[in-house]
Parts: sequence; C-alpha cells; structure tokens
Amino acid sequence: MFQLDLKNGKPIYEQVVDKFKELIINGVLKPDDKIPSVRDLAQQLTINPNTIQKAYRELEYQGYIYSVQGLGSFISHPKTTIDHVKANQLKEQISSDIFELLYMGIGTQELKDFLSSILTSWKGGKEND
Amino acid sequence: MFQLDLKNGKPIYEQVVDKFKELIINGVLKPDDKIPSVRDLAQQLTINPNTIQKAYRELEYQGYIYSVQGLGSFISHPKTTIDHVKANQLKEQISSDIFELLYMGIGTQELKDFLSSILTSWKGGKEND
DNA sequence: TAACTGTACTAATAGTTATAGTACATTACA
DNA sequence: TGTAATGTACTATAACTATTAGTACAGTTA
Repeated sequence: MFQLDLKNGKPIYEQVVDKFKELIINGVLKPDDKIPSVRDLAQQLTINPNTIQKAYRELEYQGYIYSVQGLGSFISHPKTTIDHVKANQLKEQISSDIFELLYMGIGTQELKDFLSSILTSWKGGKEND
Repeated sequence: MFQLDLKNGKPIYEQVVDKFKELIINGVLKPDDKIPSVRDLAQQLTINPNTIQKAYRELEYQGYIYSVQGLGSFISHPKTTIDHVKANQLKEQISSDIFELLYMGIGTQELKDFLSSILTSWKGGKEND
C-alpha cells in the first residue's frame, strides 16, 4: 500500500497516520473504502501489529477512519462542520512556514505562483462524488 | 523574554528554538543582537541550563545564531544563498497543510484571503536595514 | 585574578516508541 | 454451530529521548 522510512526519526505510527491522511485528503481513498486489517498491514510493512493499531486508533480519534469489531476499518465521511481549533492551528503553521520561506529569501512572485499552483491543483476527490 | 508551555507535549528545547526563530524571522531580533546567556535564560525560564544549551546548539546548526566562547550568543546575518532542500521541505509542508484545510471544508475564497493577508503582513525587519 | 561566557562531558530519572505475546468480543460465513 | 477474521485491550520488555543535575575546561572582559 505504501512505503515507510524506518530511519526517518519520525515514529513509524505517525508515518502511517500521515500516509493515510494524505491518501484520504487527496481522494485516493474514498468514504467507506476498506483499509487493510491491523494484522495484514503489519505483515505487509514487516512491523508489529501494535504499531498499526496505534496508528488506526489515532486516525479514528482524528476522525479520518472508523472501525467496527469483526468487520474492519473504513474511511470516514468528511465532516459537515469545520473544527475551528484545528483550522487555526493549521493556519498558524502555514503562516510561520511562509514567513520562514520569505526570510530565506524566496521571491514574492515565486511564492505567489507556488501558492496559486496549490489551489489550482486542488481536486480532493470531490469531482467523483 | 518569552513564555514556555511545559505541558505542550513538544520538547522544551524545541519550543525555545521555535520561539527564537519566530523572533528572528519577524525581525524582532536583528543580526548581531546578543541573546541571553545559557545560564541566564535557564534561570529566567526555571529550567535546566543543558536544555537551553541544546536549543542554542540547534539554532546554531540551523544558522540562526552564532556563539563565541567567553562572549555569548548572537543573531546571525541572513544567508545570501537559498537552501533549496530546506525550501522544498517547507513547500511540501505548506502544501499538505493547505490541502488539509481544503479537505476540512474551508472556503476557497477564505483561504485565498488568508494567504493574501500573510503576504501583505510580511515586513520581516527588512524595512530598518 | 575574578567573573562571565560557551562547550563538553557523565549520570540518573522519566517518558515514549516499538516489539512480543496473550486474551476477548464481534462479525461473516460455511 | 463452529471457524476464521476482525478490532480491542491488556502486560512486559528493550531501546531511545528528554530533562535534570553536576562537573570541568577554555575563551573573553574588566
């Protein structure tokens, strides 16, 4: 399903969480899609099942998947209400990253073009709904 | 000089690093400004000097400060060349954060306005050079 | 010399991460 | 019914990280 970088410094379960979030946000995984079982994915990635379980628990806590005993784990439906606390955290992160880029000397026009290209490339799986 | 959140989950030395980076990037601290000694800042924040030392070592490694034995630690002059590896890492982080905001349901126009306001507010201490 | 500075260690403690193993409840299906 | 697969919840252990504590040394200033 995807690759891991075990020498990344970043905890394995966080890498799993991030990968799934990326696939969900980019529309590769769609609502009610089934994801591999804890034991299967652990075997595929040759890591311990507990590590996957921790990742799935975190993904469920963050609202990206839901799990049903005996059935498996599945992609959640997007929320209809915005979590403003989380949104503001993301905004602050974006803000400080942009400031750091500007401090490093990136051109204002280059930065604008980069941000425009992100907005343009946003499809997010909405087109197939 | 600033406040710490000891119950943040984030390591203390990383919080110190981030705070200094913020002050430097926003132009509050200017090149060759002296920052508190390892022992002084540790006393101010009531934490261990080794934690501050680790933060300063990291800041020096990242190029934000320079230290001179017997003299103290000071704000570095901005680099004249862009670190493209670091710039690309920042771009990827910005990109995924923006996608996450869009996935959460933030309006495209609201996002554009937010990004514009960041660019507008960029002064970064260049005006007093 | 005395006081301050950064730097480099060792050691101990607490917390986190990952692995290993076990057990139990729920679901689907033959 | 029974079996296999699933999620879930534990305990235990080892390795690593973060933090504190203490000591020591070298360079700078007055």
